[in-house]
Amino acid sequence: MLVKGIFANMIFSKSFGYALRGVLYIIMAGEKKPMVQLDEIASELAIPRHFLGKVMKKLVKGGVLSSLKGPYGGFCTNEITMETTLLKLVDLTGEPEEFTSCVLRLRKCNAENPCPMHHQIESLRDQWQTLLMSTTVGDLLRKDMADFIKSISVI
Amino acid sequence: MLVKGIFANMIFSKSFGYALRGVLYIIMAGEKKPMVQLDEIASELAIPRHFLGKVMKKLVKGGVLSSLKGPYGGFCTNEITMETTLLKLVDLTGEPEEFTSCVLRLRKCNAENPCPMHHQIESLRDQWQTLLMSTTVGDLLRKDMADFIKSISVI
DNA sequence: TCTAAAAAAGACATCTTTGTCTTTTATGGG
DNA sequence: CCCATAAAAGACAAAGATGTCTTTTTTAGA
Repeated sequence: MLVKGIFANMIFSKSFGYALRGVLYIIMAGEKKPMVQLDEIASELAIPRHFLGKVMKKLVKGGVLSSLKGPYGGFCTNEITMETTLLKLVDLTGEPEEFTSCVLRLRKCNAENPCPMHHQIESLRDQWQTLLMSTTVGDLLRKDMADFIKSISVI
Repeated sequence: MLVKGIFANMIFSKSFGYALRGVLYIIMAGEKKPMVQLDEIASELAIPRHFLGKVMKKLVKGGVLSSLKGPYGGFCTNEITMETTLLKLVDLTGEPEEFTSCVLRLRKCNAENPCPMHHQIESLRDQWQTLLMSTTVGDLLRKDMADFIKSISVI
């Protein structure tokens, strides 16, 4: 049987991927100049220009990045950027949504009245959330810089 | 920070939830009569009638359920039903999609050139897939039947 | 053979996410 | 004050998942 992208295509939205790669690009390009422009980010990362603009705007509003309009404007990092967790990026890029307790989409499943898989899945969810909460943007850059830079680039 | 439905609203599609609950309902209602009709399933589980029909059709085509047209027709289980894994239901209800290796949506990330979180996420993915592959419809019914029946019912 | 019942199939509507295009707002420099 | 530049904002389009409605096909029994 073909095993499709159970995790790969579902856990994170495209918007999240754009946000993460955008932030990482701004950090790296920002080492050589004060401001990084949307046009550059979008073309370097092959992300739709205006859509990326909306994603970046959310990050700025969320305090994860800073921006400046006008000539010599663009995006830059701030004191929050490197400490931003992946969970924060998920929150900022996703639409606000209700929390549905049962992953299997069964009704009335909760800790008191658990579905048969409740505890196993709860464990996985906890591991997942722990990973997202404990990993910051800065962590990603510290671990394996050389290969990583290639990873966010075009194709 | 609000922690939204990272797992809950993303791992499984609505179609998957309909498929699982539909199969479970057919198994349980099928103990008292040979065939179970779509109208009954849809109204008992509060699932849109025609949409559920399309989902059930996929399960029949996939061999997970059997069906018969006409009077005295409906859906029933077969020798495959109870042995069906959750992974099979994911495959049957999801649209065929390409496998994207990097969960973080980074480019060029794979085992040889891993992104910083590659191995940790790979471990979670493996646990997840193992769970889906090793859990059958029959397993769900054996574990905690009483509470479980309530879980798939309306509201 | 005819009719009723039920799944199967197809056409179309709705909603969300993603993507495109245009207009507005803010800012630095001449 | 004017202009060029760049983010911000808004309107709209495309695609996929979900939902609704209608028609077709199959089947059992009279």
